[in-house]
Amino acid sequence: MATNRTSFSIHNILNTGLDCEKISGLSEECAHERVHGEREARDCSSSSLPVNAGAESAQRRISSCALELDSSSSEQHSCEEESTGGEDNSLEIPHDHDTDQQKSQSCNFEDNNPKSSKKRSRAAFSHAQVYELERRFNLQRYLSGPERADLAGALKLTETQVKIWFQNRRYKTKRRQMAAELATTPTTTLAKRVAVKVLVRNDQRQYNTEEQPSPSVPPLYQSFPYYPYMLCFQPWNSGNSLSGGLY
DNA sequence: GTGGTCAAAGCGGATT
DNA sequence: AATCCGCTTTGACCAC
Repeated sequence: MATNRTSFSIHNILNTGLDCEKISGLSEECAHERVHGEREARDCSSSSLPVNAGAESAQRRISSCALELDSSSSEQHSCEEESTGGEDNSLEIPHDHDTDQQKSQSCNFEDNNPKSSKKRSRAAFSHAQVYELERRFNLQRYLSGPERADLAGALKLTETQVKIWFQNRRYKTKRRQMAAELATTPTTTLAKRVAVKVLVRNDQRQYNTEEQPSPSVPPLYQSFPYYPYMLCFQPWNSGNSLSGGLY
């Protein structure tokens, strides 16, 4: 495992770098997150709405529009497992009274009887948390144990949450890349039609005797440059840092 | 109502 | 045996 750690200050990011556009190197998913943020900002800006009417869902996600530092909606989900403590966290996450409802909402299924009430929580990470996760993901796609612990502590998340997030994120990237490659791949290479000359029809020879029936049947590899199941495989091109595993 | 997205759980395989 | 991973499925949420 890689032990070199990239030093970064979450303060810097959270205070100055919340705008995805200002940071180069972030993936398109960051833009996606930005869309989310814009949408939520839009929802929040339209404060004419009563807090309860429809804004409940917006609150459930992240209610801090002015500064997306409020990760209180997600730190509570650490109730499921070990707490990283995080006394040295540079990320100050105030305990918001709004999240008490979310706490009970997301954690009640595990407190009492995990089997009877099989309700799963749907933790919505704050923009700050997602931003930092995304930023870290762009730096390295795999985290070592200490790195994960550091990041989890800094973001007030559990190590499991960070681990799962990275797993999902890796697979999400892979899916999108495969979809993009599939979209750019000409359909002719996927299912190629080969014009075959009819040699015999109704027991009638369809070619002249001097015209040799072409023995040069296109080889299988030629008509099918790729096995169909090869589409399932990654190209493993090193152009991007996809295969930057730290195994 | 439907489809998409996301976090989390579950499963099997690989590695140590 | 423990841990992590990729991948799939599940459940909650949201937009249309």
